[in-house]
Amino acid sequence: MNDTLTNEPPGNDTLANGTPANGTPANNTAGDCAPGNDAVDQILGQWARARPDVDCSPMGVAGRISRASRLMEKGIKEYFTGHDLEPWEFDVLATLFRSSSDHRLCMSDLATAAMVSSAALTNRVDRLVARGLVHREVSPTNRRMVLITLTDEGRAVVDTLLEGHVANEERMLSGLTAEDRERLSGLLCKLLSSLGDVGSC
Amino acid sequence: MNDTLTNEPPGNDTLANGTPANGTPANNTAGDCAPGNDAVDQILGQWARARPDVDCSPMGVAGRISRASRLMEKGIKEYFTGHDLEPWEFDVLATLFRSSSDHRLCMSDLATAAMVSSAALTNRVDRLVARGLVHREVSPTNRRMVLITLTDEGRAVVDTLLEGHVANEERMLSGLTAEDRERLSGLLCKLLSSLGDVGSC
DNA sequence: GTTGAACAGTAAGACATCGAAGTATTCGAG
DNA sequence: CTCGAATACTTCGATGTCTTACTGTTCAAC
Repeated sequence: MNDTLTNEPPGNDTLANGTPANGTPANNTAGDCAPGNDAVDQILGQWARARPDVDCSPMGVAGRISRASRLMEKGIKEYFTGHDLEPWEFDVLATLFRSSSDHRLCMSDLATAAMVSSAALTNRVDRLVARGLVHREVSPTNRRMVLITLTDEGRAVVDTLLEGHVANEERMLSGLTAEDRERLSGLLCKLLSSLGDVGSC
Repeated sequence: MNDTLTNEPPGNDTLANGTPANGTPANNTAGDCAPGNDAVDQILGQWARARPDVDCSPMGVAGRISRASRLMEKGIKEYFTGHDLEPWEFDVLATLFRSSSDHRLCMSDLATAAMVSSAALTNRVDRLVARGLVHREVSPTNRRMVLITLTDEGRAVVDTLLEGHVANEERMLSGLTAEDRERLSGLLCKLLSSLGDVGSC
């Protein structure tokens, strides 16, 4: 897992990083974060001492992305848990909410959106149906397909929690200025594109 | 989990995001990624249509961080799996390698570094011992403590795979210029600091 | 009709984690 | 010297999730 650069939440393991001094990974475009200020720099420092011959700077970037992701997810989880909802529940509900005007999608599309297997999605939908948040029905036009629809209650949950969720993310990002966020999004978009995530770019 | 903005690897769930047009989240400091080029922008677009009254721009940042993290982890996992090693194995081995000159740490410190419970670490060390990569021994000075040491083979594994691992990360980051990486690291460092990850800053 | 692909659900299995309880050891107070 | 608290690790039991493989339907093409 995280080669000590990253958090290690349940499930996956991780990134191994560490990076020597060159590359000045901690340089801050925004301005107020000098090298040596976060856990990643400590790890990079250890690598620099243990293997001065290897430039581990890529570990700095990878490690910070991983750590930031885990911390954000932790905060997001806390918000939803505080409202009796699991992150994955909101995820499915929100996907239905925004995907189409009638808040309806078939199992396949939902599985793709959530990036899980159909078996895993069946399990999730089972639980959402049990909670009365979504409705499951066979498609009238193609009986092989099952359409999942947001119930009034499910729609209400999204309506109720959406703003709070966004506000929570906003709070977690409050350490960055609006300009910082744009730059960060832009850089990540560039990285995602080069990694083959979706579109052209 | 990932409110469709994120990947969803085993284990955790996720981030719910989506964001309207304002905030121009896709603006790219680096320059060549316009809005609408990645999966996140698609989701933000859906939110903008479904709930034009809510500024979901924070979802853009959170979603990209999450997605980038998962894609990087996927690539890292592939590298290690290709060398008959699980990411968590390299993580523990590398932690021992760089943490001290004698490549030795106690269970508690290892658990802290890996960010898992002591029970989980016991399980991991058991398997590493079985593979002959680490050695477990009771501390001569405090018999309550168990010291984990890298065996010659374990040290060789780190030595052998470190450069390839860094090169693999380097490859995944190749879409970013050196300057982009520094900016990205700086911004993430600033974010991590504001989220309370470790140090002052 | 027959055949093969598509779709969803079920079953079985593999994992990883966590928390609580248990064991051993050490340290300090009286 | 003894007893109790604290520390360190391991074991155990409960969860929770995911994946793959298989099954049964349904549909579409020939």
